[in-house]
Amino acid sequence: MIYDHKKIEKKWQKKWEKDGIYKTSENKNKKRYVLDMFPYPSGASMHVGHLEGYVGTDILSRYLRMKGIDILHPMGWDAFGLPAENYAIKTGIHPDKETHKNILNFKKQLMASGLSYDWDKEIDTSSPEFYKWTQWLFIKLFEKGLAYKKKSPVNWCPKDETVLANEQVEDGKCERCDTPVIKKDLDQWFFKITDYSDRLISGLDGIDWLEEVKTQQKNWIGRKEGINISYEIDGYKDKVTVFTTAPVNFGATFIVIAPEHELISKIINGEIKVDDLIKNKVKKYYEMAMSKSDQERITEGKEKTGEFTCLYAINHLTNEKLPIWVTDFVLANVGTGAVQGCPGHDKRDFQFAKKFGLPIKRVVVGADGDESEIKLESQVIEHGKKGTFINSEFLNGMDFEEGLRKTMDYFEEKGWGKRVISYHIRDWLISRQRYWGCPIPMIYCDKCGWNPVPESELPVLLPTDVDFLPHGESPIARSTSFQKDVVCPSCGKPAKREVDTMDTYVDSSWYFLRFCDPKNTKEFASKEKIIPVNDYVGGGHVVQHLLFARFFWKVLFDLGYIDKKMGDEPFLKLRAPGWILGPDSRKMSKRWGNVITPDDIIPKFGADTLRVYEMFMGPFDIMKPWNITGVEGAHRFLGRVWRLFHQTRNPSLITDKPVLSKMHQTIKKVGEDIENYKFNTAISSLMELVNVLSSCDSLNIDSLNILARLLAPFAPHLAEEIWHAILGQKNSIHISQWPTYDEKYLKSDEVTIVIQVNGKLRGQVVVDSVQATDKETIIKLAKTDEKVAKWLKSGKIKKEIFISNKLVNFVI
RNA sequence: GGCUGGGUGGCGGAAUGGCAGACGCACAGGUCUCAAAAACCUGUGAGGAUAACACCUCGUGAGGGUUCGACUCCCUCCCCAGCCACCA
Repeated sequence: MIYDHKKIEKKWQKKWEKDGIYKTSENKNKKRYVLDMFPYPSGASMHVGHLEGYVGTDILSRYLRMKGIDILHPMGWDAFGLPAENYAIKTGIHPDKETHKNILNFKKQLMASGLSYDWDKEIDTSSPEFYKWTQWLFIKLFEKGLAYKKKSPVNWCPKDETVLANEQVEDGKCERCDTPVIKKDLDQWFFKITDYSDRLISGLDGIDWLEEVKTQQKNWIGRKEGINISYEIDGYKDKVTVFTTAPVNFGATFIVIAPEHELISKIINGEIKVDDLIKNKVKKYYEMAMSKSDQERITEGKEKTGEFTCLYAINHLTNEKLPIWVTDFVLANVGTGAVQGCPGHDKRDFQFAKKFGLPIKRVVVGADGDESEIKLESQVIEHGKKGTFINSEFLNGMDFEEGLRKTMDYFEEKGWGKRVISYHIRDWLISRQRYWGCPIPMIYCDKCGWNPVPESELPVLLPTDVDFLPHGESPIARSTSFQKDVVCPSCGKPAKREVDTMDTYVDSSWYFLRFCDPKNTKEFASKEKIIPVNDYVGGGHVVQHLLFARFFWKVLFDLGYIDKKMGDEPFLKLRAPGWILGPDSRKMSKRWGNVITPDDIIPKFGADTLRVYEMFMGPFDIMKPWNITGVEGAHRFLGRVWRLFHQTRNPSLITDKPVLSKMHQTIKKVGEDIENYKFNTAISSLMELVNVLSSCDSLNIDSLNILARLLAPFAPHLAEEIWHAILGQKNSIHISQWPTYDEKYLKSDEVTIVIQVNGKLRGQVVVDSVQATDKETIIKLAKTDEKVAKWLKSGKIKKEIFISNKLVNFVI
């Protein structure tokens, strides 16, 4: 009989769907939540790389299901987003129509791959049933004071008159028309994620994520302990406060402030009176800096620029005057937007001092002992390096780190400074001046200000009477139906709706909660049904998504919408599948013409082959190049399995002892490997087992029964077919019991003991498993081994090492 | 520049202190065939040795260390990948 994957796979996919064998049971005691990061249904077809993670979680889910554990394993669509809107601008096709066409296509591909999702739980973030609750969530945050509106600069394309997302800015230019992007101040909604900074760091300790991803989260939050130091400005009432983690104050010779700093606006608007010539120069510098994009500020940034403000601060320790300069290498949103320049001990400060002829003082000697004047950048000893203070009065002779601590103590004592913690993370800007997103459920009234739409009126539906062309504001602003009869929820007078939509990250950062209870019309999800995700699989590099999702969980947890027993973190384990590269070892891309899709593989080889190959390629989480001969190898393996089951041979009642032990070892290994995401070695051990069974003259039916079930998570269609056609079973193999192993069969009767002389392999003895643990017998045997004896002749044995069941090592 | 991974045959990889190269790919030889494909069998780290075996030496990026024993642990260095980056 020929292995006709086409017929088999179609047949079983239909049957599984009809019988609903992957439905989640509502037994909440044993539930385990296995989740893929849900996809954006783009117009481009899915490629084999997307499937890597989905197949991994599918194998895990099928395995757990067979172990009798109730699994929640759903799939849905991150359906709002820019590509569909841009497509609509180009073609006039409504994003809703295009998106749903893509969803159907994606779903078809997932089903053709034999993935065992519970499609009853399918969600779509662009459906009103879903985004009603996105709006509800917004209102909860608003009520808690965690959502607020503030003026903030956005990327702005002057030609297209539109706001651009960061991803739409390439090299400081608009991706559509190549016009340089500028910053524009707009009133925008923010979520106060910064309130949760410390908990977002500490929560990482208790969860099973890759170290790399945890570090990325920590870096993004960027917690730093330092000190804010305030300086009087000579001759003026104003003060300037700098933030530093390394107060090398005996070496401070100037202060630099960001162009956006309030001192600069005060100079420009005349609040701080300075010489007109200086004022004009500062103004010119400010305008120049503002006209540059972030991109330009960074790329040009190696060359320091700046302008002297003519103001001076007074160094508390030395009473020397510190000139205050404006420069764009100081970033307004880091620390206080002002930095003290210590050119001897910071490379950027050194470059700045060198360029503008400011004094450079050495106050620390590094490991090289060089005490000379600092003239070269290479002599700069930065914070973090080993060093000892000099030229610093009470700090002299002190270790670098300790001296900094002492300085902070001293400054706090004197009231000149205060220790602070600075974070890199900013509040989350969620306003988008775009159409294809979730409307922000807020109403503005001239008298009452911003008020949320009453819960009973949710959802605020996306209007359909809009064109999609960008005009410098949300396309929704031009809808007439959207603002019709809107009244202030507080005073009842005519009012206006917010026309911006939410960042699609908002949808995709709470969707996993909705999967717990997707059909609930009364709540976003019932408290009884919400559980954290046990296994979350997808790109680990999605730093923001993970932070936002953790933030939402913590907020809802604090508000009492999540059972305290469920804990403070939403994703208990996170694994990231590695990229699958094209056959040319480059990232799969239309540009290189190296994209492989499931449709290229499934018709010819079948979904089972595709699944087995993808999992066998290498470790789950690393980058792997596609190799078509490898696919053929996987197909050959399944063909061998097929023939093994179809071969006629003498059925035996008892299985050989060595075969039996291989069998039980494999049951153990495959199970453990699946739980540890080591699918590649699980498959290789299955291959070994198949090789062993293929060479047996007679096979007992139990062995075949076990083998079929071990294969089921990897090659679900083939296993199902064999289960019914050969093994005569009635119910699906995927709801059968996972085989158990027996400890007593794990060890084979015969054990090979390795014999080493001076750590080198010189022979081996085969003994039974009882003898293998007996030191004296083994050593006696080892010495009589002809080859070993030869090596032992040349000297006296100094030491005999015996490792039970494994080896003997003679040291001579 | 910072952080985090990683470096093992012709290739993907296995082994986390105990026989390095499991499993697969590729390649070579063979069986079947008029022939080919498919399938099956055998071999396959490098070098030496042999009529053939036996056998020996070297070998996990480089160098050093710990250990009876190191791909695995420690130190120094080199290289590659990913993420972040004028973050004070």
